[in-house]
Amino acid sequence: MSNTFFEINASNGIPVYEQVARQITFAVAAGSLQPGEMIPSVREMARELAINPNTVARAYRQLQDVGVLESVRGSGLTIQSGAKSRCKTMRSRLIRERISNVLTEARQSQLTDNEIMEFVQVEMDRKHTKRGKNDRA
Amino acid sequence: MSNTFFEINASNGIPVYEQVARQITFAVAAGSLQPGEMIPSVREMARELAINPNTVARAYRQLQDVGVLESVRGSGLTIQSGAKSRCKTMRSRLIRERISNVLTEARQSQLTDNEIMEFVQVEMDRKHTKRGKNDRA
Amino acid sequence: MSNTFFEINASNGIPVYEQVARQITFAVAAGSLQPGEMIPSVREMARELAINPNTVARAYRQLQDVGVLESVRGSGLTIQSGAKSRCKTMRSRLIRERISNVLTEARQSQLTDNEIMEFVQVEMDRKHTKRGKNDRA
Amino acid sequence: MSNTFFEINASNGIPVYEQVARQITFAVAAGSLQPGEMIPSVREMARELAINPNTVARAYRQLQDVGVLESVRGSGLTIQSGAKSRCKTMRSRLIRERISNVLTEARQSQLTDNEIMEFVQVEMDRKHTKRGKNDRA
DNA sequence: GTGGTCTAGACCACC
DNA sequence: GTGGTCTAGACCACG
Repeated sequence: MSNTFFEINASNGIPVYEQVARQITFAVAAGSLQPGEMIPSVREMARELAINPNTVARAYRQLQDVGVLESVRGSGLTIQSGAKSRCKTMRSRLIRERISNVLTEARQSQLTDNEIMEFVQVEMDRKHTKRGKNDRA
Repeated sequence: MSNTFFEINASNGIPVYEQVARQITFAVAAGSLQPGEMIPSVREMARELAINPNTVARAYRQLQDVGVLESVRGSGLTIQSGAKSRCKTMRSRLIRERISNVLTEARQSQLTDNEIMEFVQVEMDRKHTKRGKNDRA
Repeated sequence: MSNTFFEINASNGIPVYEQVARQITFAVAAGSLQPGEMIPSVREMARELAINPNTVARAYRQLQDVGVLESVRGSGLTIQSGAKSRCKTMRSRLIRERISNVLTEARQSQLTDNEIMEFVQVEMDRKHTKRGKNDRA
Repeated sequence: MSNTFFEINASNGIPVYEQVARQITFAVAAGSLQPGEMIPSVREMARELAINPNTVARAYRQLQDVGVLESVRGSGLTIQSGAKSRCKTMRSRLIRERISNVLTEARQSQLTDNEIMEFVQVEMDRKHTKRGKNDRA
């Protein structure tokens, strides 16, 4: 597995362990990680991402709780068999939730729908051309 | 001044003082609060929102730091003269930043642009009909 | 009496009543205000400076306490007879005290004596040419 | 790091949190604190200075706002990489501002330039011999 | 009455 | 362990 789908941002307000958990979820949903496959050990992942092993462990634990990962005695953690569809559902829910929140605040700020959609279009286009940086959520 | 523009949500992760600061910024940007006008005293605002005066004070202090509010010794706080345009700029920046972050994560999750825009449209429409509630981000 | 020696700065951290008291003291020390002379009434002074009468009253009261002003029954306040020398002493003390404080902080910041004296010279010269504005102390 | 550069004076009118912030700024400017280095934790600093942790936290927060400190999640606060030059600029500005204010008042008091410079020299010399204490500004 | 500062103590999330 | 937030209450200076 390449870790191309990981972009840990230590200063954007979102807990690191949650970023890890989410991105693994997304990777499973997208098929980059296949059910049955093993994921890197806690300490390996920690080393790659240059973060604290406890943080990785916490993300893995959370993913076990929601049925994405499964521990295989003595060997490590694997993607659960039914995980893909579950991850797709979670992905939709997570993304829609965030979209909803942002739109709520945007309308609350008394921007018009047109102005909001304009912003969405502009940002969408920008991401096609250059790699955007993301700060605080 | 009516306090219709305030919706403090104690459990959405965003610090209360920041919610207060943001919504005042938005109100100034939208013209609901006019430059020169005085804003409710720390104690009064705290009473209305049922939060601690220190929390309000912190929001007000932050708004002074960025040049939105101005302290008038012994009398209270007023909206600075040039605040409106500054608030509009800040509003755009804040909202666009959030939009950008969400879109970044959405694309990173390997949803297609069409799927993302579909979500945006759906959520946008939902907000036209019913008052959406937002939980955690 | 012309009020040319007054420059109330509402936003420099120094209490307004103290600015008033100090500047009257300085005016007496410099001879702009003569012993025996009456000073403007509280409300007149307040009107001229566009500040609260209570603030002026407080400054006057303080000046009575230190023996600069003297109340004349039914007519107002006058400069006490021995006030001039006393004001000169106070002036020296006040100014030296402030100079001392600034130099203390400057040396504490680990600027060299040369750098500090350089700053002093530059600022001194600037005040010869243009009218300098003073912000926070 | 030794805390030799700290002298909190609870009764000189300057807020304690600002004294803390300033002296840290000066220490960074002077190189006593190096970029990348961690500064004592809020609680530790509070203990050393015998003040409330919240007061220290406020100073640290302010230093984050101006880009001197940087928060490292769960571990502490470090001096930002570009902080040194920024602190030097701030130091010059702060000191010059104070010098300017004092000179403005001194000239306004109608002392001659010679008298003022005399005071400066005297105070400067005094600080070479004995440790001067400063009371109220 | 106003804002500003400081203290004290609790709770939380993160590492 | 760390910082961050929030509450509560006191005191002060100013008008």
